[in-house]
Amino acid sequence: MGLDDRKLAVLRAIVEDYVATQEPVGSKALVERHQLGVSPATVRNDMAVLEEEGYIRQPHTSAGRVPTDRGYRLFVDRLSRVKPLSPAERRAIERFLVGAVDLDDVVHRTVRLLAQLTRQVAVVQYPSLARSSVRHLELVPISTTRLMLVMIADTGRVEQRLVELPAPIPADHVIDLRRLVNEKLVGSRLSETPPLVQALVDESAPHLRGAMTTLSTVLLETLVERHEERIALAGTANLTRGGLLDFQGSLRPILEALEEEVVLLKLIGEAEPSTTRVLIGDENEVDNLRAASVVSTGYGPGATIVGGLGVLGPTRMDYPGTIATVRAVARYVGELLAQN
Amino acid sequence: MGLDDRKLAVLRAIVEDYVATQEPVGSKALVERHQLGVSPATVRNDMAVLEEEGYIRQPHTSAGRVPTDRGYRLFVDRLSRVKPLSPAERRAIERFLVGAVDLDDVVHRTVRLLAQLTRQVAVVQYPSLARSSVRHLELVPISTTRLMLVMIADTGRVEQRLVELPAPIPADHVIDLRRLVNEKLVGSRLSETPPLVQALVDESAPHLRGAMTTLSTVLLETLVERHEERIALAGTANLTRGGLLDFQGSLRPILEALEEEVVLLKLIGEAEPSTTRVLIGDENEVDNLRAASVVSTGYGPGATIVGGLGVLGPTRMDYPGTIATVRAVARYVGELLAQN
DNA sequence: GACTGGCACTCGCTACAGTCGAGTGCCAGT
DNA sequence: ACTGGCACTCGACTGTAGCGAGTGCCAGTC
Repeated sequence: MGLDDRKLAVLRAIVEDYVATQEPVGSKALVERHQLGVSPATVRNDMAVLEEEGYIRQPHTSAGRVPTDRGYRLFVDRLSRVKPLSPAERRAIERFLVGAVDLDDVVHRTVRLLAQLTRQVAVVQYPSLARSSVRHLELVPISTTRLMLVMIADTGRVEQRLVELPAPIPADHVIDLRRLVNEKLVGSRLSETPPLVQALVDESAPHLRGAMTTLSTVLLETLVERHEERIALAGTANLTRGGLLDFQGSLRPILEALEEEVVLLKLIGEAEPSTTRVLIGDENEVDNLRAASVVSTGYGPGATIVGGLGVLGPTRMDYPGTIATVRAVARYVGELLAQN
Repeated sequence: MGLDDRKLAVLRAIVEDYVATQEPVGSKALVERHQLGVSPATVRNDMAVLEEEGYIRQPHTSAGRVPTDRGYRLFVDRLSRVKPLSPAERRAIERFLVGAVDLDDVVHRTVRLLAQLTRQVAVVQYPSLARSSVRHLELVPISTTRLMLVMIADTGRVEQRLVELPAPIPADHVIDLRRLVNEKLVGSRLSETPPLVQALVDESAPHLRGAMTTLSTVLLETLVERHEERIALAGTANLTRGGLLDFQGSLRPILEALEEEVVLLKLIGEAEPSTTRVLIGDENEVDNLRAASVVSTGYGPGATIVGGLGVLGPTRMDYPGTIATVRAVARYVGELLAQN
């Protein structure tokens, strides 16, 4: 049960070497590359204990040891410090993100940057509508029975949706509608809109009642229920690094999982303030991702969180480096959003 | 040089069998499964000719034959009829696309549908801005020095962009601006806007001149120069079907190519009216895709083309089926767009 | 002249045996 | 508590052999 300091050092060494070389590491190689101050035989005894406790395992007899998910967990929790970023990385981040012109642009650049720096699959959630508030609503007449509803959120997100009216509507009524919805909804958080929208319908003048009813339906559908979350993905080619050793030979399940927005949201969308979450292999609830690890965190202007971002890679990943990069990128993006 | 009918029949049989089994096909198996009316020895002679002409090849001595890119080309051009869709497929298409509520929604559903039906990687280009015209421009004040420019195109696309003004601007000036740009630009094709935008600047009243100048820059940048094209992708997991035999063992180059929007646009963006384009292996200009084939076509309401869509898969693909599906989906999407 | 049956040949695939060596577990000794 | 030594395991690699699918070629037939 009790793991003394040296056993922990051995575990750390195993993790570091395995991550670096991708090959099972043996006792002899270990004492050669790390200053453990003991002989291979001693290390072997320690390894036997570590294996018994489930932190490492042998792929087969007469091979070296490989960390288990549990071993990585211990490593991440107690044996590693977050690596400071190299100046080159800092510069890369800044260079990459200045000049972004658009929310789309920011998200796009961010996800590419993350993929490039970590050399893994990067995922960035657009600022969540649930955490945004309404800045402006615009109604653009397309025909007499059709309006385009455009919502601009304070996070920069813009959503649009076609509204099919039950009856033709004159231009000045559209203006009335626009004024009403803006008066009532601007400034409110989207998660709180449903009662406000209901009130709008109830209070609206008879000549607007019909249009307002359909409008409200669309509003609720688009902004609250529907695919309110958007996600950007990049770096899937990085899955093929490390040959076919990672992911036990098949990318299939991983690629499948990455196509499901719901899954991605689960991975990075449940960010808590200023925490970096690390999910290692089995800890992952999605079966298809049992062979992968996810490092994710929240981002947003200032201290508030408006969305999540992170990377996905093999359990055999450089956790300290990845965690540092993910955090740094999230911080920069937050600053960028704060400026707008 | 001259390939008589039987030799062509042999080639067709080889392609069909190889596509179905994924294994090099030999002379004996061939006569067993197809009614060629001749003996294996004769077929062998034919195969020797076909090989000499470069239509098939042997992976190694004492293996069966496999079609070359040139062989597939001949097959597609002269030896195959487009398969009619099964009723089930027809129904799937209809079921999948009704209920789409939004351009985003349409594109999203389409790309998934294509991926599912063809079991390959699907690519759908959003209606090209270059082929759209302006339906409405909206200017929403964000602060005194910031406007959100929202452009709605007749194809349903909505683009937005932040405009950073050189000096604070009063609310009624924004209204003037909005009126001016709409008067001038609504109805014009985006590819023709640059001179119109320039005229706007030249003709604008002095008090609007400054704002109009920056606005025009942004307009041109966003709508004409910048990433005006958008693309949706789905079904990357399908690349892993057929083990690692397709794509000569490495998905890497394919996945890399799929991350480049420019590449994807080249693949499906150069659609010509009512043509289905088939690019087989080597014919592809993108080096990374030399082991893949692309089937693409244009789509749009009525006879006009507003964008492209298609699929990418191994050269060893079911061309007749894929071509049929791609065409059918494009036609349905066109009808859907025509309704809006 | 076109097709066919027969035959020798090629060569990848699989199975099997043997060797090597990395790495281990255990134990007696300090 | 640590160490050196030793026997043991087992995967990786090598070489050999047999099998069989598939071919190319040739002589023979219609």
